[in-house]
Amino acid sequence: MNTPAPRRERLRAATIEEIKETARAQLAEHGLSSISLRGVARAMGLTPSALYRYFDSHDELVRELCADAFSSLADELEASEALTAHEPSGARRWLALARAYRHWALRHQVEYTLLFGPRTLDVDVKSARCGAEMRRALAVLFRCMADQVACGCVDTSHLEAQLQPELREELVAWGQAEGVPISPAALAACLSVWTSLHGALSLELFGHFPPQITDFDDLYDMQMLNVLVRIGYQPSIDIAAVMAPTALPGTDQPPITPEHEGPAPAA
Amino acid sequence: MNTPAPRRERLRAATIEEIKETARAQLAEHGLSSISLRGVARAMGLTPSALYRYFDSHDELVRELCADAFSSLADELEASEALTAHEPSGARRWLALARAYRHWALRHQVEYTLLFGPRTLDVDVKSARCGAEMRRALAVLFRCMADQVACGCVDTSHLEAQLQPELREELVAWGQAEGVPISPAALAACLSVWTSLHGALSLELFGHFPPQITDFDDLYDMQMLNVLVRIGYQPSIDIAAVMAPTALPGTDQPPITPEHEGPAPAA
DNA sequence: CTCGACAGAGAACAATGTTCACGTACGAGA
DNA sequence: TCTCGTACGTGAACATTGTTCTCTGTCGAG
Repeated sequence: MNTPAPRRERLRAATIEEIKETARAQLAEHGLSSISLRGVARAMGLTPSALYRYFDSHDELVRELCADAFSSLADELEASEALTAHEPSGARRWLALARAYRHWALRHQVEYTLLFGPRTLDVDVKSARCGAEMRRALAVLFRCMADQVACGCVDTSHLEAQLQPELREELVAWGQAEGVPISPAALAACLSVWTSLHGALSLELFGHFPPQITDFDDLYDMQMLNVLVRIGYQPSIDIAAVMAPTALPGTDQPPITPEHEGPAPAA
Repeated sequence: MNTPAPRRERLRAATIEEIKETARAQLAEHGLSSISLRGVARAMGLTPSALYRYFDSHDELVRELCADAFSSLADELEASEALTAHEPSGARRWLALARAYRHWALRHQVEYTLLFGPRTLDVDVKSARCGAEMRRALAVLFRCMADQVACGCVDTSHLEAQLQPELREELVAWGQAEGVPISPAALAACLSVWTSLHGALSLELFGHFPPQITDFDDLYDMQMLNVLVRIGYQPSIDIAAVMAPTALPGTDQPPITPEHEGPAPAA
């Protein structure tokens, strides 16, 4: 009796989920640009037109996948945040977070290009939900930085001095819009960090690094720790000790193979 | 008589150029993913099949465009290098180069996503020429860094200390393959710098920055100077003075509008 | 002047997203 | 229990894409 109307709606939700699941499989197999509606329909034993009962268009399906992917990334980051909440070393907390980010990206390569590749469709909007989930993911990164600043680990005074007035104002506006109690300099630091992180991942995932370089793990760790120092991390970092995997829960998983099953972007 | 056979070949070359030109126009107008062979043929008053006399496939046309774009980028960077050869301040030389990079990217947004977006086709190979032109572009960046190290402006000793042995070896191998007389630590510095540069541009161009931020010029300059410091730039940098546009030839052009004509990737 | 290579036309095939008109089965209200 | 509307799904169709044939001119070299 608790499902008076829902009965039908449940089936509908299940179908929607199956469609997205199938689309994700297609995506993982034939790479981006092969999320063909007809392909999905074929794999599900449906007629192409049937899918239009659930998604207004091909683009909307992609948007939905995008939002799911962002949500999954945010979950992963929040999980890492929770796992390392008691870790005293700020550098370690940050490294764990950065690793979690990369870990997700490696397990969801195609989704990553979907999220951070060129904005092919609808440019900015992308179904409010998409933006919301993205901000949720970024918020974890911001909290991490804000904590470091708050506890005195990171000194952003030199960044503060460098800020041009206009940019400073925009950062303030952004902070207010986001509702984060964080100084503009700290926000600039966040952007720097995010920029490096995204640059490293995007070069690695899109295959732009020279073929001789294969030890991306160390390169990534090194860059992520260096950027932390760059934004004003004060304690000296014993690279080897911090990079040692033992004390970083959630990041010493088995070697990452770009298999593409698993729980996937579960809500 | 200097054109015994060439007569025909000249026409052929002209046609090829016209095809690429038309494709570039399509690209600039309807964004990526709309380099349709049929569209190009239509715009040229040709039959689709006629294009196959000049390009084996749609992908090959795109590859050719890619190589041209890389070549154009490399030209721009080399031009900046030449223009600032006599500039004494290393920071200024670097900033000019970074600005030239961004300047090109802003004027060739779609090409940029073609170059640095997800490797959609043929993954790595992409017609030797493509890789060669890319390395030519990167080489300018390397020379800039190598110069700074050579003249003692940049001290990479702390990077050297951080290098894990495996990574160090790979960097050495890469340097040898590239034929650049540059230490592994300096190469790591190059990678860091390139990572930040690419991260910043890719976030900006693909529209991932929050809408409140619009002053990308200052943000970019700031990040590019900071990353220089991070890799070990020793002289103190007077941000305001270095960022002043007057002394940076080739970068104080009129405001950049993403118009998309101009000489384009002339060979 | 003749022949061959090349440029281009035009039809055709497979595959895509999308729409429309048509059935059909399920669940809610009588 | 019966009926009816709504949502689901089919099948055919259209426009578009890349790609491959076969055929026909036309230009240049011998």
